Amino acid sequence: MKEPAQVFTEYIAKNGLKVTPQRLRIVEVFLREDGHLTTEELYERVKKVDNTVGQATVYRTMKLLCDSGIAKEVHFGDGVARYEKKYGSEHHDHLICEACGKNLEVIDEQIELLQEQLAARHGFVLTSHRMYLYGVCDDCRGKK
Amino acid sequence: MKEPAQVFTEYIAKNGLKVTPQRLRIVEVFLREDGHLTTEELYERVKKVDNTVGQATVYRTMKLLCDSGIAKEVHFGDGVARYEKKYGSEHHDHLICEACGKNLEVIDEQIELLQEQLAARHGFVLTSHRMYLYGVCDDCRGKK
DNA sequence: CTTGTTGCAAAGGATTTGCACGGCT
DNA sequence: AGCCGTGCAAATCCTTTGCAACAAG
Repeated sequence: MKEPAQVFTEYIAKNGLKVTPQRLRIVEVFLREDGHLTTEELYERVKKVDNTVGQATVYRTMKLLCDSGIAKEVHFGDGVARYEKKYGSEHHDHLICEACGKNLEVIDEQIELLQEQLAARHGFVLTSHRMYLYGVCDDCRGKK
Repeated sequence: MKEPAQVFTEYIAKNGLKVTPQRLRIVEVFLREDGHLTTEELYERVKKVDNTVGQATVYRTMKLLCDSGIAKEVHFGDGVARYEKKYGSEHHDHLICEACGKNLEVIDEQIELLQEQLAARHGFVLTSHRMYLYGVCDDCRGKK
């Protein structure tokens, strides 16, 4: 499988765009960090490497990353966009603790299958989906 | 089953708040309209009945409607909040056509059950969830 | 009088955009 | 020269909030 960074580079080339130092730094930070970072968080981390990079460039680059298929924008309910890795990691859904904010990536093949079937019953061919499960985790329920 | 409007009124009373003409108009418009209206759209419709109502009041009232349990905020991906009726209509998920924007409310009990089980496997007790299925509908695929 | 409500305008927060400059071809 | 990319600041969009006036108990 191709490296995500390479996928990005090829996407850039194919569209007559340019691989710039800023873009490389942002991609690098994005790929290195775990979890679901906001643009703000990515911006902070990139600045540690190069504090001349502007926030607008982070916004613009994250859009490119999404277009190229290595990133995916997710929304957890606060008004902020977050990004997670898409290329090279399987699809997953989100299980979020409403008490502590903990966020698990989960997957259930049976649900995936039923989603396809449900869509088909309505005449749809699915291209993607997003599922967010909200609840309270063990720790927050005070379970020993 | 109680009328949604009554549920709202009782919620208002229980919390030491007041039933005002503005709130009544907004609830009325919200309950009358179908679909998933944005605050802006609700505001426009309310203004036709009473053009003195302010947009801030619509925002504030929609929050009350959510708290009282008769409305639910949903996000389809553009940056705008939409509201749908919650009380008196069962829970459902969304099946959205990416080509024409058509939006179906769907439900699959088996998926609902599996979601509970999936959460339980991770030590969570679910309080709610949101599932958005994106695809292309029959019409848009050019099927006869 | 006290408490909650309202419209307005100002403020906020996140994201986008206009622009002049800079680098590469 | 011709493009694309960049940082900055200004602009936008959606939503919230401060405030003075108001209404009801």
